[in-house]
Amino acid sequence: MSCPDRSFYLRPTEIVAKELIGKRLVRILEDRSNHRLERLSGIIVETEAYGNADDRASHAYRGLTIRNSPMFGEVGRTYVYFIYGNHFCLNVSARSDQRRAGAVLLRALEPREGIHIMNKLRNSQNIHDLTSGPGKICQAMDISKSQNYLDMTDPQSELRIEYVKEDCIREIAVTQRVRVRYATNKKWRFAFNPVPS
DNA sequence: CGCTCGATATTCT
DNA sequence: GAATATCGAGCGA
Repeated sequence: MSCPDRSFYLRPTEIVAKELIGKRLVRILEDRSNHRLERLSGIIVETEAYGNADDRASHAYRGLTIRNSPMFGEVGRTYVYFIYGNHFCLNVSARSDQRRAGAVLLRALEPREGIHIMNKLRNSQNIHDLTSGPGKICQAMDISKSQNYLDMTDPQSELRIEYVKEDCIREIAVTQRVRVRYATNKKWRFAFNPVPS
């Protein structure tokens, strides 16, 4: 399956955040015990956009540092950061060429492939708890700083985003960002409404 | 269910 | 030293 290309990510960050809803995040892992590649995946169901100097909630607000440098680099690449002493979070860099920095935080997935492997990595049985948060995604897919600045547009990449065949028929909710205390006027969180049960 | 706490990277004060 | 784009365990109502 093909991946959104560089131009997909070279647009305003909040547009990219909204359009990533319904796409598929794919992680390829090497299983050393049987020398096979394991494919893990999930449908992206929740994202948040983070801007640059005009967005007080963004890591890029105060300018370029070593940590946030992927937000200023080539679009379509991962930005992985460590937070609260315990957790990694996965972003994709995205911005129009009018802006200096920007990234989309991937907050939640609906697990699709390799669920038993993700269960093992998270030490969890509950599928509803498997990838329902930014830290959980990274734990379930074995993502850490070694996956920083990878090319998400490369169909061979160990970490990439793919188009999905089936149409998105679910409505996308637009709200304030979670746990953001500044810049609360920006409605830059996008999510599928919970599946009707 | 809701609250608090511990894990301790990274940046800013 | 304090704040932060988090999570899960432990506790009490």
